[in-house]
Amino acid sequence: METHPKDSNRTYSIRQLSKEFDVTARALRFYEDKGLISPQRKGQTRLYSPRDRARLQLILRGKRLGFSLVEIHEILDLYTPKDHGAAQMRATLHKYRGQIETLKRQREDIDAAIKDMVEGCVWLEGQINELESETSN
Amino acid sequence: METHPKDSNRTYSIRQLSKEFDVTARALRFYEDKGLISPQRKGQTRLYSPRDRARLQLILRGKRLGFSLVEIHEILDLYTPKDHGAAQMRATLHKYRGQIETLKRQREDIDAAIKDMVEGCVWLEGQINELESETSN
DNA sequence: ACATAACTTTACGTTGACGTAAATGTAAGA
DNA sequence: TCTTACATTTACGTCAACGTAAAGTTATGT
Repeated sequence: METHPKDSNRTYSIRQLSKEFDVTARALRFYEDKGLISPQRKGQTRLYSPRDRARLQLILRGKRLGFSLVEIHEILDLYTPKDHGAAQMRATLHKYRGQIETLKRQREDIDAAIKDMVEGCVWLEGQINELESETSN
Repeated sequence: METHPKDSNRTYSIRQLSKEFDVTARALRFYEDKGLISPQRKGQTRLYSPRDRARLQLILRGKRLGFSLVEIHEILDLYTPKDHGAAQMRATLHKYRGQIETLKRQREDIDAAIKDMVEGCVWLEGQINELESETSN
């Protein structure tokens, strides 16, 4: 067993990743161009590690949440542990907290939107029931 | 009292709205161009009603959640009550439910992101405390 | 050996969401 | 009446996030 099932050393081709997450290879190269991801090279071709794969997941989650690639880049920076002085670490901590606040505000927006939609849904169901009871009279 | 405090007949100028919500007048005209909002006119100039204001709030919430203007347009359609047959109403109901599902998925993303950030935060705080206890030795 | 498939880079094209400049209109105050 | 402030339309500019076409390289099967 050269490469056993759950090997953290396995790699993915650009097509594998693009198919798995339903993004184009062009997009993956674009993200690399923007410094969001940096796969190894075997010659010219890209080899994505499981860590690269995880980063891609974070990128796509950021996109689903409406963040720009620049914002996603900053968020990814928070995931990649730097090892510097206490001052820098405090600054990073500040960014973490800011990000958490941003996300919490976003969740309030979502909860409000869900509430609206559920209410509209209930109202519509009522209307439909009215129509049905009319026809049955 | 011609126009008492909480008059639902009051109007807003384009500047008032743009200042209140911190968007440019250009953006408001653009949204109008895309059919997202349709203020009355007094001659040439736009007069926004409280309902227009509410629509704008919905637009901006949609933007914060990362929806495109086209998507926001569809969402706004759900808010504006149409009065047609049961078949159409069922179709609308279906859209409501789809939108709710979309929003719920988005909330899962947010919750996951918040969890990540909080964990990173806690870890960082630990690191900082370590550094501090070292210097106090 | 040769086609085929999958990879690469380079570079120009496209779409969405506005920004910005130009030319013009209108209402209020000095 | 003249200026100042805010409004309008028209039209071209811009930036992000890729799409797409062209031209070439590498691995793999027959």
